[in-house]
Formats: sequence, C-alpha cells, structure tokens
Amino acid sequence: MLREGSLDYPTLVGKSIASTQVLWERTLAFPGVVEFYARLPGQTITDIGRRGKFLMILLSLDTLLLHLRMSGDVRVEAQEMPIALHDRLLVNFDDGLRLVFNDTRKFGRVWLVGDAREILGNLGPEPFDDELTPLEFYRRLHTTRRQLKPLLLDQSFLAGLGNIYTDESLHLAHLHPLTPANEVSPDQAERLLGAIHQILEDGIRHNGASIDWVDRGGGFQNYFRVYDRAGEPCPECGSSIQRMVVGQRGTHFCPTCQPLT
DNA sequence: CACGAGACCTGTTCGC
DNA sequence: TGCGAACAGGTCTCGT
Repeated sequence: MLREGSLDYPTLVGKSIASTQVLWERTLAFPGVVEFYARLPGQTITDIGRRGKFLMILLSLDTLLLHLRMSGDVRVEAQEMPIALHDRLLVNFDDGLRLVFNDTRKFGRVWLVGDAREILGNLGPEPFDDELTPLEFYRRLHTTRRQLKPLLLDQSFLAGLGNIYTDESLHLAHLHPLTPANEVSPDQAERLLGAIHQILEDGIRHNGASIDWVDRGGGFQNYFRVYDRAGEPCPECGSSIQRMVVGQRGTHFCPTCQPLT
C-alpha cells in the first residue's frame, strides 16, 4: 500500500515523470498505449488522493487513477531494480525512482484522464463524509428494496466497501445480509453507519488484510469477526458462523446475532 | 429496476 | 504424488 509521506516511501508530490512503460496492455483502461506514452512524460505530481477504492495521482495536466481490484499493489523503487513477476505498468521519474503497478490477476486498472469525474462520477458518498449523517444514510437505504449485502458492495450506493468490510460491518451492526434495505429502521441505519465507520477504522489501523499470497503487510485478517470463519464460533455469542453465497459473493454471518426478521 | 450468470486472470487449496 | 475442480479481496456486461 502506498503510504504517501511515510517513512516507507519518499513523497511523490513534486516528482516529474520522465517516461512510462506498459507491460500488460489491458491494465491500461484509458487511453490507449500510444496516447498514454505521449501524454504522461513531462507532467509533475501535484497531489495524491483517494476516492472510494481508487488511488488518485494528480498531475500538472491530468489525473492518473489506479484501482488495485483483487490482487493489485503499488510500490516505489529505484529504476535499476529488476522487473518483478506480475509487474504491469511502470512510471519512471526524473530522479531515478519509479512507481510500479504490480497485479497478479490482471484485474487492476489504470486510467489517465483530464477530468477524474469521468471515472469517479458514479461513485456514491464516502462513508466518512460529514454530509452522510445517520438520517441521510437511512433515507438512502429507503430508496431501494435491495438486500443489504449487495447494496453495500455497490460502489454507486456507498464508495469503498469490499466483501470483507461489508460482512464485518453487518455483523457488528447485527443486521442480516439479506435484509431489504427499505426495512431498516432509523436506529438500525445509525448502528450500521457506525459499524461501517468502526470496521473501516480497524482495517486502516491494521493496514488492511493479507490473504493467501496477496500480502500488503496488513494484519486485519487476525481480527475478522466472521469473514472466512465459517464453522467457527461467533465472537459475540458463540454460535457457529454460517457461510452462504449472495450475489455470487461468499457471505459470512452469525445466525443468532444477525437474525432475518 | 433487480438479479443471476458469465467473463476477465493467476495461484492456492482441496478432494479423489 | 498427481491432477482437475473449486475458490479467492472486484467490477463489467448481458440476458431475463
């Protein structure tokens, strides 16, 4: 994970791009390789940001957007380093360093656009946006009868939650994954928003989760309440955690703490 | 509008 | 031991 300005990485702000190299063409979602190669060199990084699951690298003219999807990762290293297995795209700076986009499963994507809203425009609100009050969250839930699990995964409803964080949040809020959104009470909506906040904070504090060979250094997997714990006791009541498939996604919940009423 | 299936990919794990 | 199937943090497209 990119920790801008931390001890792990030198700050990227101010760096000038000298060249770029696309090693797996489909990683580049927009524009085509020819235009990407022509447009990126000469631009300087002015700021770093995030919106939903997108990393934003703001440049003097354009914005570079990165989405890690399932197995993507970003690192900064000297250009003399050998190309690693599954490196998909390189951005070389004029100071000898480079930013590397590595992605085993090739699901990750990179965009270079003049206006980031072209790509980010359909995203829902940030979970920590001050304007997303419990009441506003309740109102949004009541605009649909979709089940909570797939709804929370829908980035146009709420930006940033993935499969792990959705299961963990629903368990902490004591809400069944199949609950129709428009049947959630104001109290339950407030509890769910609070749970989402707490789970995200926990995940961030532990630098995210490491599963299988996708290890970005995080330890959140040691604190999962229900995710990937089917058959194990619920941390709250001891009931056996259940696994089911909802919208083709593995879904983990406690049948006692999260009853479907 | 809402949902399910299939596609895109590689690597690990599990069952036989 | 070997081999194929199932499965995995995400998202898009298509058909019903």
